[in-house]
Amino acid sequence: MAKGTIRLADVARAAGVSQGTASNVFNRPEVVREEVREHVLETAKRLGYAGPSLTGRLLRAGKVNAIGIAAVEPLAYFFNDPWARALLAAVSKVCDASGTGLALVSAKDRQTVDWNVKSALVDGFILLCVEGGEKLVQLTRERQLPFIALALNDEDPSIPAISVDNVGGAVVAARHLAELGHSRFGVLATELSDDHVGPVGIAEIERGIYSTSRNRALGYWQALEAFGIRREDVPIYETLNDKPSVEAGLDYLFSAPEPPTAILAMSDNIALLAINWLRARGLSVPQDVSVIGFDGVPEGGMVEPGLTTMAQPFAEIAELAVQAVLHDAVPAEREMIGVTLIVRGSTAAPRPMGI
Amino acid sequence: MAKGTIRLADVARAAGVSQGTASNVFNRPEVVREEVREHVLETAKRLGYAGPSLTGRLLRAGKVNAIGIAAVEPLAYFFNDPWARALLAAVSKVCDASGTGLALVSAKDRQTVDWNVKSALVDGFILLCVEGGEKLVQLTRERQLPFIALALNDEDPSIPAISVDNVGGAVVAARHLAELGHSRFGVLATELSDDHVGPVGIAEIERGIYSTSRNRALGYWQALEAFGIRREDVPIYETLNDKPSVEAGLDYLFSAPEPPTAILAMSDNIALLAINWLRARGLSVPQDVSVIGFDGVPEGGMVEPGLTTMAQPFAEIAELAVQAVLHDAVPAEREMIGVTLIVRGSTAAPRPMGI
DNA sequence: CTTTCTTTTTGAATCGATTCAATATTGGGC
DNA sequence: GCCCAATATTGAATCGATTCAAAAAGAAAG
Repeated sequence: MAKGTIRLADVARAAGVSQGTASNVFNRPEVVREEVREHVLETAKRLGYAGPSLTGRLLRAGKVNAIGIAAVEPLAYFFNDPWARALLAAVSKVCDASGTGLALVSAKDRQTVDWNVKSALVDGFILLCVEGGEKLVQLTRERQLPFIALALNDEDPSIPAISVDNVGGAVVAARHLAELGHSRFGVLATELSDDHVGPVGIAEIERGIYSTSRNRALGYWQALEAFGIRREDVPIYETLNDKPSVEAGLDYLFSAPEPPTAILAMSDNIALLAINWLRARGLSVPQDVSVIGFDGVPEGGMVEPGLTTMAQPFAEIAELAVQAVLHDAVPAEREMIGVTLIVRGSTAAPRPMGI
Repeated sequence: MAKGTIRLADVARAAGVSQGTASNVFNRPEVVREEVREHVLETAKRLGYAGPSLTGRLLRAGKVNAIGIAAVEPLAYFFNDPWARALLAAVSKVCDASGTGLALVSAKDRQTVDWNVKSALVDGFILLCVEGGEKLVQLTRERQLPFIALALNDEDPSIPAISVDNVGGAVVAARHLAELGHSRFGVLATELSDDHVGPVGIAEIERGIYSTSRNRALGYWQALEAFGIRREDVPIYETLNDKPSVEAGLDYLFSAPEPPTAILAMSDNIALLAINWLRARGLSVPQDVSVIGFDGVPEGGMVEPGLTTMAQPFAEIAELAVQAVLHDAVPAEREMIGVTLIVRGSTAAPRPMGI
């Protein structure tokens, strides 16, 4: 495995041709006479030449043919988080079609992510801004490469981003449950502000720095108020999108004198955790409690009962994002993508009163 | 977003220092006097310099600080397949710790994978040889970069690889069920040879080109024969590790006059699909049928009942693989890693006869 | 045997940095 | 004021390819 240090120049010399010709053999074979070409190739093989070095080529061509996926999370996030996986699977399809590679760049602590973003060999970035989005955007800006942000919690229009219609989706989700006849709701929220978990009031929502969560809450309120349910009467619990905090949230919601018959979960991840918790408590879904999620991850369709949810069009988002980055054609205005209601088994009309 | 074409040389000139000093400002700041450093940095910022170009740096340094993960599968495989995900999550942890990036290199058709392997900017490769392994190994060899193969279906000792003890693991799996009292078994196999699905006999197993599947079958036989069960009495069905073929296999196994009370699945993926199929048929697991998997993917612990399985030590495999590739210290001999039995709820003693 | 094209091949410049031996500057001690 | 170290800075060489104008070779026509 002794890494040979054979250069194109060596091959050229050994074959008795100029370096230019040797280069052409590998890059535009049609331009060099057949017998010369064969001779050069043979010489290359004899010397154990590994083919034109990518770095040399890169230096002149300047294209890596890969896009970076960045997040302020440990690398394993990309393989474990359902939303990230669904999105990346969609991105993969687009990349496959265009022969583009995928480089995962990430790190939990900001210093490391800084270095990784600076040193990733990519033509552009797709940013997963679930957390630490501003920092990520700023770092990427410095790289001066095309990029586009997803799930950005910031409405600054100067940041190229693709967002889903969180308000509209939340309206549809809450209306779906209200139309089924529910009147006692509980909301399990994704992060609203840093370093906080627990019940949140109206003021905290309105002040929340994470616009994704804030907008989903606003959508829920808007729809429920149309059914005469006041926002003060809808308990909201802010979670960290993980098991302990979601279970704490459920403990909170179900310790109320009149526990909810419908759970509005701001992510499918939360919704799936909630369903498990409810069933472990002997509450059946959807008979005792209906649950609706948000995101539309594939797992939602594979559990029993299936998860009713607001599905993001991952394929469309991925297509837009990859094309924007690849062709440096980042949209001038923020793209806003709609979400669609998928009704499965986790929502139904509430039990008639008193039964 | 006009991509500035500012080079280090431009900054140096504008700041009135030599290129060497400018380079030092970015790479060994401690060596240049503070006021000069600040001045250079300021000039760089003023000109909109994006930092030393990676390709320039790369050309001299020759290290990319990333490893490639390659497979002959569509890119989405890395985010969808449970085994690949479990492995990659473990690899991610190791890479996180050492600040190494991860590049996903893949493609379904061989031509594309060829190009992708040739042009990936990485320091080495980890090969997921679930399919088309030989081709992948050959391509990677040509790159002359360090690499290590996982799940390799080839016993050629000249290929650096880490293998799990398939025979030993299969022995333990089958013995576990036999000790519980089972005597009627069915095997759902992973691929044995290309382009074949369906029931396979002893001869076909012994001729199978995929050594992973072959060795697991050999292990099952070995353990069962110690309990007086002859290999001819154990029906084996070769699947493609996907839902349709697994269900076809179950149809086959359970259409026998004396259907099995215990299923030996060669992957957790198969085992999980089998459990779903059985329950949909009204057969309870483990009361009616016990199921044991192989691999130890996290999903196995998250379903109800939990999946009994032979767990691969993903963390250990990942650590070995990454270190080998990163330090070009590929083991001379093939590493052989043991697997451990994890007993969960999917296996139990068979129902007493006649009940 | 020229002349005029066309096809091949050459050689030097270039991409954008890093590196290091050589040189310049600074400060301290006497 | 001089010398010696220690510290900073310079400038040219280098990494491994691609590119392209120019030169050489070959072919066809007169």
